[in-house]
Amino acid sequence: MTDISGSTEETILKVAREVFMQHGYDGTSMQMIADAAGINKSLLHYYYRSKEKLFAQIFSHVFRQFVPHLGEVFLSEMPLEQKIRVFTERYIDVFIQHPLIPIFVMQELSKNPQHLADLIRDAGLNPEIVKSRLQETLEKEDVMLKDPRQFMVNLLGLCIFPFAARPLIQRMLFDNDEVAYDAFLQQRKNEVAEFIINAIRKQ
Amino acid sequence: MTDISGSTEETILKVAREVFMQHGYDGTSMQMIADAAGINKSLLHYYYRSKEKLFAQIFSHVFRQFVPHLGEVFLSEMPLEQKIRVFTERYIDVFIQHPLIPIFVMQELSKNPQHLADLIRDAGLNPEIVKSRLQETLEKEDVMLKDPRQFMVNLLGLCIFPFAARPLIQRMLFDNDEVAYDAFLQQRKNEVAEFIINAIRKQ
DNA sequence: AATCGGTTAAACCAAACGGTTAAATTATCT
DNA sequence: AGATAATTTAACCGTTTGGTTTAACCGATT
Repeated sequence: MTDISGSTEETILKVAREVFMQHGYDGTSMQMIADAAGINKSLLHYYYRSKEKLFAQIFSHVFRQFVPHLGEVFLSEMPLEQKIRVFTERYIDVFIQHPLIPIFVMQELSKNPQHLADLIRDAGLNPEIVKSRLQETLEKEDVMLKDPRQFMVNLLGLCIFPFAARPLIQRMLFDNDEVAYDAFLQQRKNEVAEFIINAIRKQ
Repeated sequence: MTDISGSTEETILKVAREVFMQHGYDGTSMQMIADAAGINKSLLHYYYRSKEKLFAQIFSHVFRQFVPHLGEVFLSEMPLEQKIRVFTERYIDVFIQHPLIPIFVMQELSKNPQHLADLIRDAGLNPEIVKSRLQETLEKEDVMLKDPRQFMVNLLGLCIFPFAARPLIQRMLFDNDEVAYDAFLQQRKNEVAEFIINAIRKQ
């Protein structure tokens, strides 16, 4: 038994989440999950009828864990600079606590983008509204970068990439020193915000 | 037969590369590759003794295809601004031509980072030298950003992220319009360079 | 005509896969 | 005590996996 607290049903969900995130859908077998949870394979099907159903539930939950921040921050009434600072701080913190999310989500979405529309809707995010509100802001504050989509991709890329490419970057630039890389990620919460604010400031 | 030009041995390599990149190691079976190449499964083992060996060869080749650019540009004698412009242009072009590389490499490296040191060495890249040379440049040109590692991650993230997260971004910000997203990627070759140059300019 | 490498077909292997079933056991609650 | 739910055990299903083997076939070379 990996976990004694919480019901078995929840334990399965928690353990399956870890296994799926580390090995992906294809790389995970029901037996692996059962072993990791210290239970029998039959019990997995007893609670969640199939591998696909179990995975769908987990993926949807992971998705909801990081998508909504986008709307929350950029629909608020802060000035642009503050939005940038708050967002990078919050977003990078989410990934520091759940470092496997980026690569997991991108990996599975690239193989299986069909249900993406549903996932976004279920996460309670309306990209159109966020986009148009962001565009207003960019025009009102008279910054360098006018295209809200380029802005968004820059912001997300700077936050997410160091987690998705961690093995490569950590080896190439940090001599595989995990502690140093963790510190580097902490630094980035300020670094990214300042970088973006500088980049879009007119002069 | 998918391809009539070139030897069967090369055809296998080419086809296997596509299949592996699209479905990942775990998501690919030898039968899938044989079918895609229009040959018999036995022939795969005739040329490449095992799935692992075939994959290793392909992965190493893909790796060599995008890593060396880093050194080539940043060890050259251009001024920093030009390095940034040349690099973003070249790097984004590589991924426009091979859009599956980023997610494929990050996915497989996250599951299997053991041989990464060998891969980097075989690609003929010495990260230490690149890093120290870049640091000199950043100091000499007196820019805002002094840490070559933050600079590198920013640069790579801005170039690579829109390819790795394409399904998500395309759906969220482009209403799933592929043509529009392709145009967006072309735009980024300039956009990213100007963004970075602005961000590190002192004022 | 004989040889040789490339190629196919088909059968086969042991192992693992997702999934099901039935029965027994244990724990929980009324 | 009896009923109900959770859990285990183990066997089983059909399918697929990576991989091997054997025999035959084909086209070109010698």
